[in-house]
Amino acid sequence: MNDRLPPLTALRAFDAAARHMSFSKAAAELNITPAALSFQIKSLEEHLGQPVFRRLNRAVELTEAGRTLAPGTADGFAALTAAWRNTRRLQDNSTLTVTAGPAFTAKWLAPRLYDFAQANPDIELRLSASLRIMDFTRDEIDVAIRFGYGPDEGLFSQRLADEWMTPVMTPDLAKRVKTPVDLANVTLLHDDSLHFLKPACDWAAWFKVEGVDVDSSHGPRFSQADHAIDAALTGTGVVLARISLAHKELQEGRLVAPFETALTTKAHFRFLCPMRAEKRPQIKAFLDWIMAEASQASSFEQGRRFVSAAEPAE
Amino acid sequence: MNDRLPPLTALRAFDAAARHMSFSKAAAELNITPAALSFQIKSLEEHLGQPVFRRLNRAVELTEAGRTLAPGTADGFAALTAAWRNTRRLQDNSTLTVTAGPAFTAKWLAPRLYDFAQANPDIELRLSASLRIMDFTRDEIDVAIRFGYGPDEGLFSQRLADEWMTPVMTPDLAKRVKTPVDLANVTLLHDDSLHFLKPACDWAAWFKVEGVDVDSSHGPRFSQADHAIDAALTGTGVVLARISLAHKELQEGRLVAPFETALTTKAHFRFLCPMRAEKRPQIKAFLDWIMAEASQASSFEQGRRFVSAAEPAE
DNA sequence: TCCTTCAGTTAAGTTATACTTAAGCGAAAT
DNA sequence: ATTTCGCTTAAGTATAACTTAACTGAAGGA
Repeated sequence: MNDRLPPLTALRAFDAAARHMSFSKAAAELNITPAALSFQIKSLEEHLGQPVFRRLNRAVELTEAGRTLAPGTADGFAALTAAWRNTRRLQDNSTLTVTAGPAFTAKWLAPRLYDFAQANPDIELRLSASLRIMDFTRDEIDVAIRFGYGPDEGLFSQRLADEWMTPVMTPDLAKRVKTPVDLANVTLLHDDSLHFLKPACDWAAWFKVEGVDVDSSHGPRFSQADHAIDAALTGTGVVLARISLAHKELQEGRLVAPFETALTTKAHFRFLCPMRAEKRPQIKAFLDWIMAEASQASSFEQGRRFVSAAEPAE
Repeated sequence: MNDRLPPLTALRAFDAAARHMSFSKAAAELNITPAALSFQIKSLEEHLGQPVFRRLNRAVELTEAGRTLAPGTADGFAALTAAWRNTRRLQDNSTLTVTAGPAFTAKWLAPRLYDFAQANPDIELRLSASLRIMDFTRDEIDVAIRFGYGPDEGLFSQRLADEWMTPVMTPDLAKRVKTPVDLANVTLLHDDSLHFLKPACDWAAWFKVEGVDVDSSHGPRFSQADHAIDAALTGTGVVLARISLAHKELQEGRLVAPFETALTTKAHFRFLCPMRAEKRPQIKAFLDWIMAEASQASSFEQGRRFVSAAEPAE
């Protein structure tokens, strides 16, 4: 049996027709006339030896053969299109698409974006806030910032910053909170976005390393870290905040971190991009910039007592 | 940016050239002259705006853009080719490719194949013995016989037979084995291929439901069920055999199953094929035949005492 | 009922793509 | 020094892809 592919244009015509379930719409998509498309389908059916569409009065429907073929052509052309777009994007040195988690985007990237735009006026930065793991070969993403453990196989990976956590609140609220025990009398805000960390880095862990016995089970819970910090900004309560996300607010005095004790995490932020892409000019510029910003952000480490959360007893 | 695909023939030429890393070999594969292929690559590079190959003295190597594009085109054309072959195979009513586990192939299918060939002389049956889960959309498989639990989503699934197990041995050996306790004095053959079953259906489970205390830890272990039965056929020892696999040997008297107690399993054999494919003539013929064979195979159920293995204590 | 519209087909003719042949080129192999 | 190898280029050809225009058969509306 001759298993070589039929004319590719015929396959593409079939793919479009199967997606639209309409010859004329498919023809419009491909910028050809319905007549041409009709010929392509006919040619495909001759190569196959049987029809792929059943022609009805005012519509078409797939035959068994068509139903078998359609998912494969859809996959195939999707892969080709994705690869082509990604390759074309290589030479586009004017835009840079970065994906990061929603919290990091809101509390770290967004406040610093103006600086980057000033320093690189020729690069148009696009942010894609999502926790979804991106596939550089399929999605139109140049750079990903991810928080967690790694390793990142097959990717260029650069560690940006370790993360640590400490109680954070408005200066007003801080007047009433001088010792860890005082936290029992204020609202505790819970950031649930780090539940995947081991050991757990939550209020219970912090109180434990402080050696005080405070019930930490009450208070509102936030699935996104930035929302917890936003709540703290209103003076609602105290949040055990990730330093990277609270950094700007601390620097500008809207929040304070009065306690010496900080909980270290084993996770860290990493800069990820496809292998060798780190040399592309706009990616290099972004990496250099973000590394510089990240190293500056260590100013609040002074005077802290860093403790790692205890491993949970088995 | 114009993200529409370049001429597909150019993409295909690139794909072949990237796979072979040679223009002339790629041209040979596509049955065109090297000159034509050279033009296709050139055309692709014009559409892309940059070269995909770096021309060296007597060789070519991929540029960064080429390295980005190549995996995608390989995937894409592989998907198209697989879909096309599978669709072509639909109209081939002369062959039928069946995959089943090695044991079922050897001890169930193979001994019955002659019957099927007699009844369906126009169908050429191909067997592919493998435990790998087959993907009907990628592999050239029409029908799969699988042992386990299901469910089988998105597939046509027909339950063929429940499986049960009982001690099986040569008639000679059976003279020395009259009661379960006698099994302590013969070699126990262990079939490890069912370790995924819950509850476990091994010698320990069988002795437990028999209420006797025999050490079942000794004796040779086999990773494939048919090898354990082959060992029993030589008179080496006694195997706790799956009835479907031992059926032919029991029927023809080469093995006997003297004990009343049989261990039921919750798993069963299923016939699997793509949705709607069960109506294709040769698949229908095979399904009808195998269903008839499977229902005949219940002859050894008479006089058995069926017990399910106890759930393990938590 | 008749006319219109809609979706796809068919025929004839045109354009543009894909391909071949033949000659050329530079570097490596002999 | 000469040949060989792998790719390129130029010129010309075949054919695949496409368009325009006329056609079909059924559904929908007045």
